[in-house]
Amino acid sequence: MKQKITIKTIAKELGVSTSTVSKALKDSHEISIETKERIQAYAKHYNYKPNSLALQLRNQKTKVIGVILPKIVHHFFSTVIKGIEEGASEKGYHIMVCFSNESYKKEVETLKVLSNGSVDGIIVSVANETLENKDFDHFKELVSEEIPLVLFDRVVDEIFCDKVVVDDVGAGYKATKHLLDNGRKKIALITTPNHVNVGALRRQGYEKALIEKYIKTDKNLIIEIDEKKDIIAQIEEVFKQDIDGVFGVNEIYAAKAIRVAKKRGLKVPEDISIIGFTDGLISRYSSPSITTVAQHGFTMGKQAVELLIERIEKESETYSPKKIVISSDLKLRESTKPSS
Amino acid sequence: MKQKITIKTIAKELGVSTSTVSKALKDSHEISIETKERIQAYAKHYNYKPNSLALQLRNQKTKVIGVILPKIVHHFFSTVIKGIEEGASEKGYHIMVCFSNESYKKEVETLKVLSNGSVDGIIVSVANETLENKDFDHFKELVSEEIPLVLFDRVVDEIFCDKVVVDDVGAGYKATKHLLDNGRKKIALITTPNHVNVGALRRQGYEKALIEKYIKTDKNLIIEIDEKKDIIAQIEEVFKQDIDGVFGVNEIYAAKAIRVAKKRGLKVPEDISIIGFTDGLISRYSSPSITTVAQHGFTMGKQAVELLIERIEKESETYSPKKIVISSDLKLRESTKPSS
DNA sequence: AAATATCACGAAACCGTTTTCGTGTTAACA
DNA sequence: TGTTAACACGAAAACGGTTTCGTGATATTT
Repeated sequence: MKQKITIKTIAKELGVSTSTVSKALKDSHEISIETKERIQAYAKHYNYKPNSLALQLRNQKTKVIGVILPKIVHHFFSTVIKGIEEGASEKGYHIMVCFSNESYKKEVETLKVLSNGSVDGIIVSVANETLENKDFDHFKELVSEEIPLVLFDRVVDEIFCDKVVVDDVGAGYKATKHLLDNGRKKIALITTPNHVNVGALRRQGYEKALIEKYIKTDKNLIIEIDEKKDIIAQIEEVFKQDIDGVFGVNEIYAAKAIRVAKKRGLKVPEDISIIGFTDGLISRYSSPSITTVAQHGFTMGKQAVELLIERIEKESETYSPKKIVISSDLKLRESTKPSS
Repeated sequence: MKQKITIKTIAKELGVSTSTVSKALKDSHEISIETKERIQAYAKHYNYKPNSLALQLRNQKTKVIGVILPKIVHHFFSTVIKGIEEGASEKGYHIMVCFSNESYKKEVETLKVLSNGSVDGIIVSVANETLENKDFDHFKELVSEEIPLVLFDRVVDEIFCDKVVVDDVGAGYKATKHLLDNGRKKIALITTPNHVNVGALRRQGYEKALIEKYIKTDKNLIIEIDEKKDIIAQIEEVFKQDIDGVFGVNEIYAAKAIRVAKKRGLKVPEDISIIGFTDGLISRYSSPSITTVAQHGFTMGKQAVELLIERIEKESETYSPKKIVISSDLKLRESTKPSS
């Protein structure tokens, strides 16, 4: 790379000191107008840009926010990123995006790298593997170093930091209640293994809605998908029973359920109502389009980053972590309707 | 933030100089074993991490790559990011992701910020507005500063830098030819306005395939979607003609075309074959699933970052830019089949 | 004429690290 | 005993800025 023009270069060329140059570029009153003009003209002509590393080092802040996501090729997370970026951008921050790929090890490493001074704060959605392990020491260390941290979506209660979550119980409840209100009785739940928090919470909502209607939850109607095996095959299993409603805890499960239903000659939504989670493109473009619980990823991202920046910039007196709960809405589409 | 432990702190506490600490932590032979052990133990105990800003300033390199994308909530671009991140990660780099939101102004600003020393190189996919304006001075300035730059997907020939592109003409050709091979005769093209490079190129491929079969291109079969208006309505227009094939230059257009076809009582793929572009989730999960041209975003991202890092690390002798063309494949699904 | 204020600028410290080049001490050698 | 080598460490410069605190030269006030 061509060597950059620095304040030193300018000082030398113009026969003044670096302090003078620095002040002149900031239009300080300490410097005479003529000198300022000379220096500013020179700087402009050679397209001088202050080296941001030097500034960051001196100011002890980088105006960069680290973000660690479990994955990126995913509608919800990319929406969150957009929210984070927009919120950051508005406050003059930039974001450094990293991925854990759902791996505990990579999460630990990335956290270590980001906590060495290159960012002012960190936003994380915890990797599945970490949630399984229940090993959160890397986060606790971060907290003890007092590096501002915000967890979102996949959060861990025992970590002392700000959090942004969706009301997963409420959302699961809403989804299930919608099916019940449709007059559906035998509602299957296609969910994740229980260690995935959000899956467990949505399931609670499902059960809550059923209990309200005095329906006993039937274990045979609940399947925990093992993503390592064939998903369709697992879904087919539950369809062997005489179900009239399906609640999939993400849009992929819902979309696959529609496939299975069709294959078995069931009409969606006439014979069976199917509802998903995560209002992404799949839900919008599959046919029938899928009624879902919209997760408001954008809002979550934005809230998370605002929380973080507040924490970064408020030379905090005593600080007590906040938890923001984003409520989710039902997005009605074609895959659900009252049973006839 | 709690103030961090630095080499200075250690030096003071242990009554040695900073140079000694630095060397001890690097296990230098210049330092006696006892001293090294004392220092290392202390550092470990207090969880010392070298400040990366200081390192970056000293080494004049950041090991960070800037990435500017037009948008993120988009399967193709998120796939590219994944490729970039993976490639970067393998070589010990991190990525700083920014978005232009298709805006010329934001692209210029972001480029300025990234070129102030905070990244070692930059990867960009040019914003649509910039392509319309045809104003590329900001890139040229970057090139003249000799900051390593790689353009991908939406590239501009006149900028002297490495590039990674898909073979859009070839891809358009393949898609159209597939429809022709299906026995389709009246093939509509749903595309973008011509200033969007990729749209124009795919259209060339479309025309090329037709010409080969001695079919005259019919302007009435080609619609340039104005995204500001109702897309469905525009697509319906072309369906008023008696078409039996549709080539949509992205998966959304293809998915919407399927909707329109169904609404008009056409069966897909029996009555009409529909093919899309960008092999995303929509194509996979819509029903019928959509035959598409797979764009290999992951590969593009990875190639782009590898090119960039090569350029960054090779203290370049004379450098001549490379252009990598990624060929795309057809992904056959349900939305196309030979006409009966 | 002496005291003081203003102006315009420079020296030096600082942010956290690395690295070159001493330098004082001890041990080995002639 | 004097010379040299090895050892263990420190001083200082460098990366590129900002900022505090002088300071010498005028200009103004008493």
